[in-house]
Amino acid sequence: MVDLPTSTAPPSLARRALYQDVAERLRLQIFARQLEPGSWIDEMKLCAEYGISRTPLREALKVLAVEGLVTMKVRRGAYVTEMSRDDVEQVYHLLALLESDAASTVALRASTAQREQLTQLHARLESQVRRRDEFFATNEQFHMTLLQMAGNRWALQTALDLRKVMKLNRHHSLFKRGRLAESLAEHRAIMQAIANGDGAAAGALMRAHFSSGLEAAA
Amino acid sequence: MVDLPTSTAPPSLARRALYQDVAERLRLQIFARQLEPGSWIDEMKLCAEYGISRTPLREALKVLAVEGLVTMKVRRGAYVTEMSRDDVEQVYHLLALLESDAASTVALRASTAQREQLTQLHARLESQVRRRDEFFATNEQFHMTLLQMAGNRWALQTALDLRKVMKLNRHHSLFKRGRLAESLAEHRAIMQAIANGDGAAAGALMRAHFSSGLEAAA
DNA sequence: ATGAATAATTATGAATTCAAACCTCACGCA
DNA sequence: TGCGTGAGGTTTGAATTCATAATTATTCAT
Repeated sequence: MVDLPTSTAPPSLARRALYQDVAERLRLQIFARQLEPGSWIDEMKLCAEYGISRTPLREALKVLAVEGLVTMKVRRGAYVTEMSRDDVEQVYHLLALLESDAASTVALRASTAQREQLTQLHARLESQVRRRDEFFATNEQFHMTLLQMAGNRWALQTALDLRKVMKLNRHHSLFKRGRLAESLAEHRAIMQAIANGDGAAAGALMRAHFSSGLEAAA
Repeated sequence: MVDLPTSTAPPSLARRALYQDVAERLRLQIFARQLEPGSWIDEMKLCAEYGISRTPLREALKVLAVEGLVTMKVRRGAYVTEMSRDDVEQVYHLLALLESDAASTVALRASTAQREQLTQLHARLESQVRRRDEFFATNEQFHMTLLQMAGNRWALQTALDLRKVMKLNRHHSLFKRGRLAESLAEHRAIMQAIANGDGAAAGALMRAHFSSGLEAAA
């Protein structure tokens, strides 16, 4: 499934550093729960699995530690971070703050092309009510596109990092029965506010969207 | 209760990892402009200067890269990040968002002990109008204490990181003539709103505080 | 003399080696 | 039996070594 860098690896094509590839691979394993929250990370085992030495792996672990996905203990190693109920609430709150602000900005300042792009994304979301995984992906894309359109690259990066740690949380709200349709309805309202150019409403609706998301994740 | 086994004196106190010390040292050198924004970082020179090998230095650089203080180019090395005017505005905006939210929360929910602590910090600030460096430090402490009291550790960490990159910016608003007294007046108003338990006012005043700070930094 | 091509040097990326802390577990003693 | 102790193996932290891309210096042709 994942192509191993043994046979067909033109070295010059690798414009990303190895430690970044390793970091991404670790993230995927963490999100897939192949590395479980709370469990210690076995460096040598992963090195063997990835076919690399410890140096790039350890560099990648330090990157993930800054992102909050793993926690490092001196002379003990790294373990996958566990999100407490409090953590989930706090991250939700932060994301709500960032994204409601972004929604306001977009409602007030987006170009017609951008509004069109959002409309298309939303339409795709509407069509995916019955496919949870696709809905999940498009939903994330919608939220990130909104942030991107708001034009604050630091806010975007922060939100990306926060969404990463959110994926540590097993009980995602969209898994709850009926939550998907509910979420869609909230999105519809947000889209309406954006279409109306109503920044305050868009922000408020986005905050509400996160509130009910958090409630569903309880 | 736990004065136990190893009879010899405990050689290892809660030691931090070397790469973290190196990261902190690098940050200080960057803030002090001994490492200038835009300039490439000479690994071997720093290794000699710090008396360490390249391994922990490179790990530290990767940490700083995630924080945004340095930028890494594959096969080229790392250079100190340069903040554009846009970056400064965006980071200010984000900090305003985080801290105004924190101010609201504190105004609504702080304990008497916490309010007392803030009052004391503010009093110290008032007494330091004539000492820019001390004012600077206490000001930062005030803002971070507020964030801490709001009780969202993810928001706190985010704000800490953002304040780090803000220090890359040479033109700090508090350096402007008269800005210091102005800032103090704004703080006074914020303190009043917190004392009144007026969350909305505290938030609005904190936003205004950042707005005028950004304007002064123009 | 200028500029392209190539050789030499230097710096980075990654693997390997070395040192030391930590954990396990068997042993000894009250 | 229970707990403190210490030896040995394991794992982490950091230095060193090795490979290669990038840069600088040099040569040669026009």
